[in-house]
Amino acid sequence: MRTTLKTIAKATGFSINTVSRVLRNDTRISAETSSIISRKAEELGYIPNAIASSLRSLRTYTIGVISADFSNPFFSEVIGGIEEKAHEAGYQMLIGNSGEDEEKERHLVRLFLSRKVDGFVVMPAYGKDNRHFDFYSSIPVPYIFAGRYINGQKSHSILHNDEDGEESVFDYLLRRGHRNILYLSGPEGISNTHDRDKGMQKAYSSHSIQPDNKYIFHLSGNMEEGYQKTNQAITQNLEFTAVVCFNDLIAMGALKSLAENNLSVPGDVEVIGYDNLKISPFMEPGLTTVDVPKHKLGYEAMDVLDQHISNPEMAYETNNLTSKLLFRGSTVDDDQQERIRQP
Amino acid sequence: MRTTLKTIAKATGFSINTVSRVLRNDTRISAETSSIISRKAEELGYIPNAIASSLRSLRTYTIGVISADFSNPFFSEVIGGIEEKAHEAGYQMLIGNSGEDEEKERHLVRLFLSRKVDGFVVMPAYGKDNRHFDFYSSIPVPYIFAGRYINGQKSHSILHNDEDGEESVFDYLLRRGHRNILYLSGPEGISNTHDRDKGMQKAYSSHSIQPDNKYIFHLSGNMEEGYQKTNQAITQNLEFTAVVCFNDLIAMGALKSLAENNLSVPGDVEVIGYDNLKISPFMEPGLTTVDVPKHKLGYEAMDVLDQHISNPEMAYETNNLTSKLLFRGSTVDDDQQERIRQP
DNA sequence: GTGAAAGCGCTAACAG
DNA sequence: CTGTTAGCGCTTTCAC
Repeated sequence: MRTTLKTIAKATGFSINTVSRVLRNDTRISAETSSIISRKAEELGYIPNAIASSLRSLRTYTIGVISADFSNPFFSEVIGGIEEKAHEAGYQMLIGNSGEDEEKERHLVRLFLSRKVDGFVVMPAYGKDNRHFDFYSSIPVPYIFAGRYINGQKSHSILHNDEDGEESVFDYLLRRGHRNILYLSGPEGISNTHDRDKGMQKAYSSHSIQPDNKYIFHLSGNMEEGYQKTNQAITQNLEFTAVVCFNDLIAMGALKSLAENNLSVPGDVEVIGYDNLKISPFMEPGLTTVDVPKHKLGYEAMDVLDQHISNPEMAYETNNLTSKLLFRGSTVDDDQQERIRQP
Repeated sequence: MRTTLKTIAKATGFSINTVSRVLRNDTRISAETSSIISRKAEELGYIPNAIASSLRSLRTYTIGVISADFSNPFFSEVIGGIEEKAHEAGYQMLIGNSGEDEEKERHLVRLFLSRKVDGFVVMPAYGKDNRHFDFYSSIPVPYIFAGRYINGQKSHSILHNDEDGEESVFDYLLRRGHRNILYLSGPEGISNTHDRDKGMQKAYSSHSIQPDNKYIFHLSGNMEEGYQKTNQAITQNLEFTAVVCFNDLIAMGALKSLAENNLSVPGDVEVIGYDNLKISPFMEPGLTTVDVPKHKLGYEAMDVLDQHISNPEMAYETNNLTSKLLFRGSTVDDDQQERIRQP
């Protein structure tokens, strides 16, 4: 037989209520009673039933976390940040993977809603079905989007200045005189791609140059694609002197292709990624990239969520973290830039 | 006001019980009743309360997953496999990160137990406090360890033949004539390190050679260490012609160090890792490594757990998946070995 | 300081 | 095929 409050109450002669109070460190309990009950609870190996508690108190101290892609280390680092803050604030995480499928994402939200989570941190899937807005508008608990935004819900997001980040990348290359820049951009229908493409445009504009579409490709974001697209560009004699990648995974694929084609980096081609993953300084050469505060992104998202849970009246407000171009060996030295060599 | 079974019951004139039956697709309900109730539930936007249901049915369809290290892509891939099977079998995942801290791991188990999870999949933290055995022996739900085992609980593990894997690595190198092999092994107190070291010993024995301890180091398993230890070995003029790494992260660090020291791979030094992470084929050169079925490891662990949940009487049995040395550019061609080039 | 009573929303057991 | 009753284990409210 499992020990419950009732068991302890019977064993000590106090009421269930008193036992409950002691175990929740409620006030107005005599020190003696408290110690008797605590001891007995310990002795009987009492494990509180959080399910029963939640049913009554309407608080689960559980949040739903939905990742767009478990296999992407970017999201892993974000989740690490969410986990840290969740742990600090006393929340457990129910986690799901949408696989970049909007419908699956909404399905997971409904499932977690059934489980009465106190709120959500989601890395929303990209797509075009346009139902995210209405859907999220209708859910009865607070929610924060980490690293992306969806139209009409931007105030629910923690972001990292995609536009400025990519602008600084192109600005660097254009100032160095590059004119044929292979741009392996991200998936369409996602805020990051949209904003980074805008940053790219802006950089070209300020140099009074028109970007050439034949150098621009939209990929979904993995290493294989970076490898194949770069191979393809080389095979088709598309001349380029730099490659800008939507993320470091694509860049890793590009680097591989360039090495196999005997193009030296950064001598023949400069390569720049985005995200600054843990592996990026260890690529050969070390990858120049935009450093996105992934862990902090998750941490802040959870922090803000916690505030909204505690105070449901609080207004939502877009949060922008800063990101910054970080130079390593895949680009040529440039003394005008701040240089941070890693490792 | 939130809609509950009661709301629907009142709105349709049926009893709460009947409504409950319809919504659970219970038998013995007339088609007409069923459709009336379903329609009403839909209309009112009914969201079932899984908390209340669990309290009564003693089943949460939630499992606890504990990762030893969120930031390690090995575990991410395992979790991907757990997630896939959990999703298929209708479970949600409560997830936690022990950070390789045994006490934190047990704390998480207790927390999840409070939340009445139906079972656990854990990647146990390593350590020496020897309390894991007693602790796990006492928990009231099924549990499976993925990728590692703890003494006395081996039958609860899904493994991947660490001993054979490492033996094949050393056997390959010894057969090629290497005699000074730098071995960057894993953390002590973890089954994988223990078993792989045993495999190493076995390979040396079968070649009638005594391994030299000055070539053997135990690291905790990240890229920085691989980089530093390799640098250090070079600085200290420790002569070696091959590096064997406990995992691909260490190998990536070693590769970086070798490149910076102008040692060519595989010409001057052959390098072999362990795990076969997604990034490994994209290293420069592509990394020869032992391919561990990470996704399958997670999938199987969840599958077996599900069986134990459904049938608590079922006996536990160690499960061994196969792993296999996979050749890429970081080793010299060897026609006697099966070669699989990636990408 | 402590206890009694009610009920969170649901499912199980039994009736008919 | 449907309804009634009880109760999962806890917290809340009110009483004294």
